Amino acid sequence: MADLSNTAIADAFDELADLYELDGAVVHRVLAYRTAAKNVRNATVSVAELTKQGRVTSLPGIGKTLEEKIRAMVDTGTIPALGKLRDRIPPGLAAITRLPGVGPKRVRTMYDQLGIDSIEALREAAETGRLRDAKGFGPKFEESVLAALDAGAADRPAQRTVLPTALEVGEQVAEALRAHPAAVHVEIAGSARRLADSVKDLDIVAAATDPAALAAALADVDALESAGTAGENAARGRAHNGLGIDLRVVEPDQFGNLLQHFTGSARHNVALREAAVRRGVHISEYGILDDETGETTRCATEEEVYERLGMPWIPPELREDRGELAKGFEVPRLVTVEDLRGDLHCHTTLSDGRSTLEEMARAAQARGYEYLAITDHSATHGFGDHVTPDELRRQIERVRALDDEIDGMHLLVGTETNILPDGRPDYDDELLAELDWVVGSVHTSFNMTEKNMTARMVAATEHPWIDAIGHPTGRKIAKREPYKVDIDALIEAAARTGTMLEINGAPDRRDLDDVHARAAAEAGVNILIDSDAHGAERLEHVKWAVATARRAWLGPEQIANTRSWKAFAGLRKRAKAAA
DNA sequence: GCCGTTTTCGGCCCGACTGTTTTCAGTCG
Repeated sequence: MADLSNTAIADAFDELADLYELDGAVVHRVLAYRTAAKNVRNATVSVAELTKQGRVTSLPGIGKTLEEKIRAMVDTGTIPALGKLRDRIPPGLAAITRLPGVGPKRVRTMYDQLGIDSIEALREAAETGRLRDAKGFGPKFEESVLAALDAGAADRPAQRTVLPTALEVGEQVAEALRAHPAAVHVEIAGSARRLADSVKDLDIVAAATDPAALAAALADVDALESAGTAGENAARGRAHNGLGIDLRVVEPDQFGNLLQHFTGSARHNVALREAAVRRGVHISEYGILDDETGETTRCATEEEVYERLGMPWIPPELREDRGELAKGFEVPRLVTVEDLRGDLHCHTTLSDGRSTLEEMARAAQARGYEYLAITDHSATHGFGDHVTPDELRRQIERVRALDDEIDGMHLLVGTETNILPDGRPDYDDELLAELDWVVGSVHTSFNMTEKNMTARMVAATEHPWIDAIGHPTGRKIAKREPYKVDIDALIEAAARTGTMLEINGAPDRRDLDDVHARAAAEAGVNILIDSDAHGAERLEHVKWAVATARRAWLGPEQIANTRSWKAFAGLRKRAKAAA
């Protein structure tokens, strides 16, 4: 089993990149560390294990030097160069680079010439007018630093907006712009189009017969708190919830270039442009420049952009430079909402849901599902939403009775049992055995050590009646970090015990995330896509889990609940035990 | 620091904006 996580190695490389950058290393060396960190973080196998086997240089971006550094981490737990750099670079410098308009070069200059080594020292220097004494710095820079500090840019990380909120705002804006007479195409781009977990701001791109007129029209969109033009064919606005919006408009014959460019990701675009250079062309948001002829080709569609490079059109969800630009890449068949034949995690008014058992069942039937598992919270849940063993026994009767009434759909009686700190579920095995389906989730004692949390969750996978682990890392997007658990060990245990791992569709969970879901599926774990609906109308939240699954490159065959009821039923531990 | 349908050495993505420059470096997306 892996004793050193990919995350730990990636974190070390990212820190090395930051420190080398502040140390004035050539940018490409810094970039090499950042690339390596990303590739390690996204690797679907244990990088420590690869290193022990002497195969780690097969990972892109890992050469001899980085292999040595990983080996040092595996053997001694630390990298010597990291210690030396930490001694030489004051810890406060990295924080200063997070101010807008202040990067590593300027931080280095301020440190060397003025001895500024912290946010506090920077404020003092700016307020006393000393900052402009450094070479290449003037009063404007001093002003912008003070403005950034006063705006609190140093205190809080940039606010992120969860995907559904961003898309809702984006659709309103796009709809309004589409109604403009000059509009030809209006599309949401950026991380929202890639269906990422959250977005920093919203990119909208458009094609128009009169680009300047459409850009100016952003100011008239009701859904916005404020907006104004930003350059000739661009505009910038802010939604009422604070979400920033950038609009770019071009002529229709360049729309493909613009959409491709602003869909990103940044890493995908970098890799794409590198691949383009190898083919003798240069890509930008304006077109494709051919070295030979010196001519620029404009593309009206994204398909043309990729085709010009000899590549298939790549679904936006895959544009993260995780292998989609590799030679011989073929677009995988990605799972869709329509592939799902059942939902295995939802709540009713028995615990904290807002819809009744019958309402949930009818809504699932209306979605065309073959099966629905009712999984209310369990005996120790708290908030007055717990379900005692006796209540669960009565629920078994109610669900069975309703199942008899409903045609064409299997209604399963289940539970979302709390995984107690020692790894046991909070109902007796005897009662769990009477159910059709059991999800085990962690809802308490988040602050355990990684060792204990991992032992807790591995024990849950080993339980004979726990069929699946719900929201396996406990993260809340933009709100709460995942609890500390060795995800590789959990995946290994799930694969070994035949326990399914869930991609939870609650918009602020999407847990497992894309990287872990891909790793789990590649390890042979059956992945579940669930809504965790707390109301009938929220069964549609599976779409957010589907988005994550697609970002994980998953096809229908890797998702357990795309199977017919008969095939799915046989994947449950209780079916295997009975066989 | 990595890497090879230009290369084992010399490259390594593109363009806009800003402020400080008088030709460009740094930052950002």
